Amino acid sequence: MSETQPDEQIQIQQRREKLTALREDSIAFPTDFRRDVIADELLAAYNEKTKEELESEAIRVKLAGRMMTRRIMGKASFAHIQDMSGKIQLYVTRDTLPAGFYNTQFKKWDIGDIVGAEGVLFKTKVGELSVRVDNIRLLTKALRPLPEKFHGIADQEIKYRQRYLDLIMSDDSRKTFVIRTQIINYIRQFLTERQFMEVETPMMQTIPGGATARPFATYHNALDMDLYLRVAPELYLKRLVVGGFERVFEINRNFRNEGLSTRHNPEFTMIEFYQAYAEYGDLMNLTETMLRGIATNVCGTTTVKYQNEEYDFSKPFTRMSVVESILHFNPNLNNADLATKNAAIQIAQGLNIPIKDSYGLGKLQIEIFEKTVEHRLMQPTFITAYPVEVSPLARRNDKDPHVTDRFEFFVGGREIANGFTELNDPEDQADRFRKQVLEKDAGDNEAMHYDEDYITALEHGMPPTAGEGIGIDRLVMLFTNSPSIRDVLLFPHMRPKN
RNA sequence: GGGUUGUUAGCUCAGCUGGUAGAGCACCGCACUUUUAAUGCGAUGGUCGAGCGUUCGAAUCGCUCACGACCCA
Repeated sequence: MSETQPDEQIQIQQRREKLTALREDSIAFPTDFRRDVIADELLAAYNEKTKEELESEAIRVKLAGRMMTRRIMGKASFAHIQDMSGKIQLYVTRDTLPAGFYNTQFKKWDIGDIVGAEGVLFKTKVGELSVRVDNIRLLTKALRPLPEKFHGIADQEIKYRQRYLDLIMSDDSRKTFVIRTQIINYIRQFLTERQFMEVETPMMQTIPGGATARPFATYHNALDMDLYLRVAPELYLKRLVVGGFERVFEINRNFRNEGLSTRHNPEFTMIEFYQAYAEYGDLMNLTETMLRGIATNVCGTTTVKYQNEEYDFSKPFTRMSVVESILHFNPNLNNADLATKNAAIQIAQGLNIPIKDSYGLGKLQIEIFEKTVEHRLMQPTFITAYPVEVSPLARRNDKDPHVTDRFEFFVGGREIANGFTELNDPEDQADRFRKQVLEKDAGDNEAMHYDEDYITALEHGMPPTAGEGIGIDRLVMLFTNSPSIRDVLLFPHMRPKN
C-alpha cells in the first residue's frame, strides 16, 4: 500500500471494506426484495392529497432505487431515491428501524447505493410527498462514487463514454431517450395501423446497395467471402414487395463508412417503408400526417423549438422542386442558368463549388442546391423533382425525363427524409446500375454496385410502389432539441481511449 | 481535412505578467429528529492529459502527440 493513494482509490477502498463486511454479515447482493410501486406513480396518485388525508389513510408502500442524496441530521435523515420513473424522498429515523440498524447500517451506506425501502406515505413540513421508512435494506453496494450532484457531468466525453452515469445524473438525458423510444413507438404504431408489416432484412450483404455511400467491409471465414454491412435495406425491402408483401417497413441500423460529425455517426437508425400502388405524392402526404402526429402526440405541440428556432408543423408543408428552390433562394439566377450543363458550370464555379469532369447537369444542380438552398430550408419543406443522375433507384418522371418522381424532406436546414416512386422498370434499373458502375470504376467509392439478383427480382415484376427512408436520429434530435447526433444515441461511436 | 478551444482533487471549477497547488461538492471525524445544493466545526486527498524543449525555476511559455467540444469543408 503506497502512502499517496489517489482520492478515488481511497473512496473505492473504503466502499470495498464496507462490502467485505456485508459479505460476512449476510447475502451482500440480495435479490428477494420486491417493490409494489414506483416514484412517479406515487406522485401522480397522492401528491394532491393533504397532510391530514395521508396521515389518516396510512398508505404503505415498497420502493426501490438508487440513493441520490442523503441529509443526516443526527437521529433522523432524509434521502432521495431514484427509480426508472423519478425520485421520491425517504424519511429514515433511528427509532422506527430495528435497534442499532440506523447507526451501524444505514449511516454507513453511501450515495449511489441501491436500496429497498418500506414505509408509510406522509407530507413534510414544506409539503413534499415522502415515505416514513420503517424497513430499509441495502440491495446493491456501489463501489464507485457518483459525480458531484449539483453541477452533474459537464464533460461531454464522460456523458458519451459512460452513458450510465449520464443517465443516473441527468433528467434531461433520460428524457431524451424516453422521447426517442416514444417516437419510434409512434411510427411503428402509425404504420402498423395502416397495414404495414414490420420486417427484418440482412445487415450483412454481399452487394451493399440501396444508397450511394461507402460501406464497411467484413469477411465470412467459413464461406471464404467478403461481406459488407448494409448502407440501406432498400433493395431487400423491394424484393419483399415483389414477393407480395405490399406494405413493409423496417426500423434498424445502417452503416456508412464516413466521417463523424454532429450529424453523422457510422451506425445510425433509419426507417424505410414501401407501399405498393402508391406514388411519391402519397408518401409526402403520409409523411406530413406522421410528423404532425409525432409533434402532437409525443411533444404535445405542433410548434417545435429547436435551438433558437421554432418550426411550425401545423400548416401544410411547403412543396417546391429542386430548380424552383434554387431560383427562390438565388433571385439573381434564372431558368436558363440551370438549363444546360455549361450554364450550370458557370454558376457552380461562381459559388466555388469543386467540379469533377464526370458531373452532368443534374449533379451540378444538386451541388448548387446543397450549397445555396439546403441549409436555408428551415420550416418543414418538401423538395421534389430530383435529377435522374443523382437518383439511381427512383422512377423517371413521365413529363420531364431529366428528373425523377422523388422528394426529400427538410426542416431546420437538415435533410430528414428521402422518398420516391420506385423504379420498377428492370431495364431502366439495369441501365442506371451500369452508370453507377462506371462512376465506381472512375474512382467514386460511394457509387453503387450492379445487383444482378435485384434486377432478376424486378424482372419478375414489382407493382407500382413508393418508398421512403427517414433518419430516426435526426428526427429525434429535432424533437428533443439536441444539438448533436451523439446526444440521441445511447452509445455514440467514440475513438477508443489510449 | 482546416480553424477555434479544452484537458488541474472522485465531480464542478479557479489559478493574473513563470516563483513551493486552491475553492465548493463528494469522502473521513464530531454535533444535530422535518431536511432538500441541509447546517456548523475539523481532517484527508494532486505525476496540473502525455512527451520534448526554453528557463536558475513551468500548471503557466513553445513544439509534438492523445482524447474531446464548437465552427467550416
